[in-house]
Amino acid sequence: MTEASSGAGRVTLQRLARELGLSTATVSLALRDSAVVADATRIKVQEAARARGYVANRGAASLRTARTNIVGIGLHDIINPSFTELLAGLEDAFSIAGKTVLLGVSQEDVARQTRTLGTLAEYRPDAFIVSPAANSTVADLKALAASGIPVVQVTREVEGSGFDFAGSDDETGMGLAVAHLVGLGHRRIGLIGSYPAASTGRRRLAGYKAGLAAAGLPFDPTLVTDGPGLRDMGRQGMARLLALDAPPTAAVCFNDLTAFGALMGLQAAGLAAGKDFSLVGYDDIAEAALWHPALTTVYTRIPEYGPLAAKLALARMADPHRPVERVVLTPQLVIRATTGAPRPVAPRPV
Amino acid sequence: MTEASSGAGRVTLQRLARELGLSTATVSLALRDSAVVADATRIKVQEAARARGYVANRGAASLRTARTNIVGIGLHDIINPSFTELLAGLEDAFSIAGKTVLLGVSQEDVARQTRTLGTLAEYRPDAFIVSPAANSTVADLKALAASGIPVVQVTREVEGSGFDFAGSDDETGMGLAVAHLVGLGHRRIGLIGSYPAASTGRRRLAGYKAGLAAAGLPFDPTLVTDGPGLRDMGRQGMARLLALDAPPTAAVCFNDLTAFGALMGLQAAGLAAGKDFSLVGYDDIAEAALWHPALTTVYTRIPEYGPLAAKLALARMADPHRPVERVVLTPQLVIRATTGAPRPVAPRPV
DNA sequence: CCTGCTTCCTAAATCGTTTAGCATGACACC
DNA sequence: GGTGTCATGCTAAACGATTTAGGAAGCAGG
Repeated sequence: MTEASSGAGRVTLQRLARELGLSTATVSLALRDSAVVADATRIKVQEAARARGYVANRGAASLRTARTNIVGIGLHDIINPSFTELLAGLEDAFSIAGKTVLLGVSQEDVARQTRTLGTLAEYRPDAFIVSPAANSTVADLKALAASGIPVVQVTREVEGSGFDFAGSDDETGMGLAVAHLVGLGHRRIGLIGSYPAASTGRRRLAGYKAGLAAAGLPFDPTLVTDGPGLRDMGRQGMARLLALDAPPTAAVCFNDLTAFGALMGLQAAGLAAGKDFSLVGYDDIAEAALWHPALTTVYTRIPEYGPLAAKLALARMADPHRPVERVVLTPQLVIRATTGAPRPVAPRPV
Repeated sequence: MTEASSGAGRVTLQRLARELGLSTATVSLALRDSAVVADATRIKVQEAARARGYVANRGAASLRTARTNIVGIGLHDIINPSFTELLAGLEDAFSIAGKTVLLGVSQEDVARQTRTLGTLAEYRPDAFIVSPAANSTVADLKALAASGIPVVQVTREVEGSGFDFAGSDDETGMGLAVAHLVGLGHRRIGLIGSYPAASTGRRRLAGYKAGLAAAGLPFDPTLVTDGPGLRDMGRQGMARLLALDAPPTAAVCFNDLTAFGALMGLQAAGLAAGKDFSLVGYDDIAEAALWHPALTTVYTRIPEYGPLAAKLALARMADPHRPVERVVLTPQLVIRATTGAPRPVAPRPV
């Protein structure tokens, strides 16, 4: 009257050992190809294991070895294609290294992040990969630090946390975008999606300011719109910029999603991107190249993050005492069709 | 000279108990708010736990309780936005139910899927959510079935596997798309992205055929292009259709990603979607509405899948003997700008 | 003083592995 | 035959929690 699989309960190492007339030690060693067990025995054990459908219980093994082969990944969001790509890269890289991913999503909510990371910690991952929720502080990550488990921050970082970091040089990237627009002749350049709640947002804002300064242009706060990097926000931000008395002739965006929204805003105002108004995105997700018109944007080399962060994590697992490492990739400007020289006279919507 | 956190090693239940002068039994019960322990004791224990930074070891607990609160999620892909959305929905729903997600991605590779699911199984998840890789057979999932762990298939299914299933009525959905095109006056309608390796592909093909038959139109295999649902494939498929002696005037696509590629193919041929050629996507991912021109597509109600699959899984955990349940959502046609009446004369590219 | 009942807590078994250290037997060597 | 060396496999103690059966203490009632 038992559930699936004949016999009572699951097949464990002990049962296997009893049935084979061996000790659990020998069976355990045999299954892991230890050289200390005779070939004949090893083969016999492995065959029996396969035949009986033995599946090791890693929880039990981890209890003994203090290694779970789990990596806890805590992301602030996975819907944005750039973070999906990050997650996919991480999963792939860790999978190759024999680690399995335990996933937690904070949805930009610090309280939820605390809860989620706490839960992940209970599974004793060998390492954490974290992209902190907006407004996270060092204190919010203190519990992680106290756990003694290696932590690698990816994309975003909490300054002063003292963890390894893999990300992109946001300041330089945004500087490239602004310089490109300046080179085309633009003098009033907006920023859609200032997002100081995240380190990426702060640095992109800094890059924007630096870019203006390098061109001798003044920083005008009214040309900056706030909000997280979502489509809606891009659209609203663009609407606000266009409604100004002296609207900008171009804008850089916090990310590509924002840019897509901004493009809709342009379209709604009857303006053509690349002609009436120039727009630069950020990230270079797959859709950017396919969009119509194709989006000029800054490539942050997202596909490299996953493997990179995984490498950092594996290195720290191997040597917890190695110096903190920060890998900052240099982004690249990708010029497509949404940027061009400004119209002689600044456009005003009717 | 020890690592972080004072004292030797981590703080365990036993240590906590010793320091408090209590037994581990009492501490364990107190931490879980058992009514059997005095209020004063309970509070004292919980405060001490917090103060000492105690983090329960779920691996150890699971060993005893045979419950891990882990859900193994094996997806064939997570890059496609529709599956990202699925994953996000699953994570959210399970997180609310107190379950944590252990992730595995097969990348459409059956061998990799076998490996991945095998690894996930070693962590003894309370349930599996699976979207099987293309060409998976019942045999490929037999190991899962034998494990005695509840399995819920989502989106795709392996016929005859006998697992619960949450998905969309693909046949009806594709029928809607074809009927819409027929209603606009189209008589030669292609299918870009026949994908018989997956149940979704087979059913969408069936729906395509049924739609044609319902309109009294013949099925012409040359109007069908093969391949997985990726952008490149859509572009190539469209190129092939347009190169035919008698090209179709419209086409349905396996999914939105394919449709985006197909739109590029149209553009490359100098044709305007919705005017020179009508195109219908499938899924209705966020980009579909924002694309230019906005994509007519079939909404498969993806956001509902995650919570739905989670519900099925939780129900089966609660009662492993309940009858197998298949929930099939009815999709909806979303008419936007890529479809219209056919041109009097079939277009030919130069 | 005994019995019976609460209330609060403990001892000990248990889950399924890993691993340090020891036992055994075979064989060779002197 | 005593001794040393190997190869092989076993014993037993962890790992860190949960849980069941039961014990000690206090108190009431006879």
